[in-house]
Amino acid sequence: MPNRKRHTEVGRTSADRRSPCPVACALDIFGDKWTLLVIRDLALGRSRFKDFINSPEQIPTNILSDRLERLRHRGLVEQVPAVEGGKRMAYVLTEKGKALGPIL
Amino acid sequence: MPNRKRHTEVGRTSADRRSPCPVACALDIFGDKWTLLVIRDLALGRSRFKDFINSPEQIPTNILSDRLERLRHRGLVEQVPAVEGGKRMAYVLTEKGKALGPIL
DNA sequence: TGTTTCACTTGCTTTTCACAAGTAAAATAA
DNA sequence: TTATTTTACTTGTGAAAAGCAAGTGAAACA
Repeated sequence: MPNRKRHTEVGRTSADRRSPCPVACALDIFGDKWTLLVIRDLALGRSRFKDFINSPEQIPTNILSDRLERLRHRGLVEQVPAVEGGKRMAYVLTEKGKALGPIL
Repeated sequence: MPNRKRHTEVGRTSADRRSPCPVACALDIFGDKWTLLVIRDLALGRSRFKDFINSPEQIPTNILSDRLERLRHRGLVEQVPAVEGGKRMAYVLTEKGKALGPIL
C-alpha cells in the first residue's frame, strides 16, 4: 500500500510542501471550493452535520465528510457530544482553528 | 453549444453564484491551489510567463495560461508590452487586483 | 414499537488537474 | 542573414477529484 497519506497529514515534513512560502502552505489546506465554507459555518456557530448540509451552498455529503475529517486531522476541528451524554457528535473549532477566523 | 461560460465571467449574475455570501463568492475566484499563487507572484512584481513558471511551486503551463486568462476576464490582471514597443506581453495587476494584495 | 431524522458510505459519471510533448513566433547569436 | 535559443503558449492523455443519487444503519422521537 504505497502513498498512504490522505487523511493523516498531522506531521508534515518540508518534503510534503510545495514550497516554504506561507501562501503555498495555506493553499495546501484551504485551496479548494469547500474547506473555507465549512470553517465559516463553524465560525458562525454551526456544528452539526445537518447544519453544514443546510447551508445555502449545498455541499455534497461525501465532500463534507472528507473536509471535516481533514480538518480534524489537521487539528483545526474537534468532535464533542452534540447533547450532554448523547451519542451524536458535533464539530467545533479548536483554539488553533479559531485563530483563523479573522481571515474570513 | 450550451453552457458557454468558461472564460467570460465578466458580468456575473446572482444566478451564477453559489450564494450571496462573500466567502463563497471569493472562493469561486480563489478556490483552487494556484490562483492565489499567481496573484502572489504578481504582487511581488513578477510579470512574465517564464517568471511564474520559475516560481518554486512549479505551476503547469496549461494551468498558468488558464488562470491568467480568468484573472484577465475578471479584471484583476491586464497585459502590457513587456518591453517598450515590443511584441511580447507582460501581466500586471490592475487597481482592482492590487486591492487584494493585503489578504496575502 | 414504528417512524423519522441524522450521519454518513458507496457507486458511478463528469469535470478538473497534472504531466509530457509539441509548436510557432520572437529574440538573440553567429 | 541565417541559425539557434527562448518564450509563450496549445494539445493530448491518464489520473485524481468533484458532483450526484441512492442506500444504510444507528439514534432520537412519537
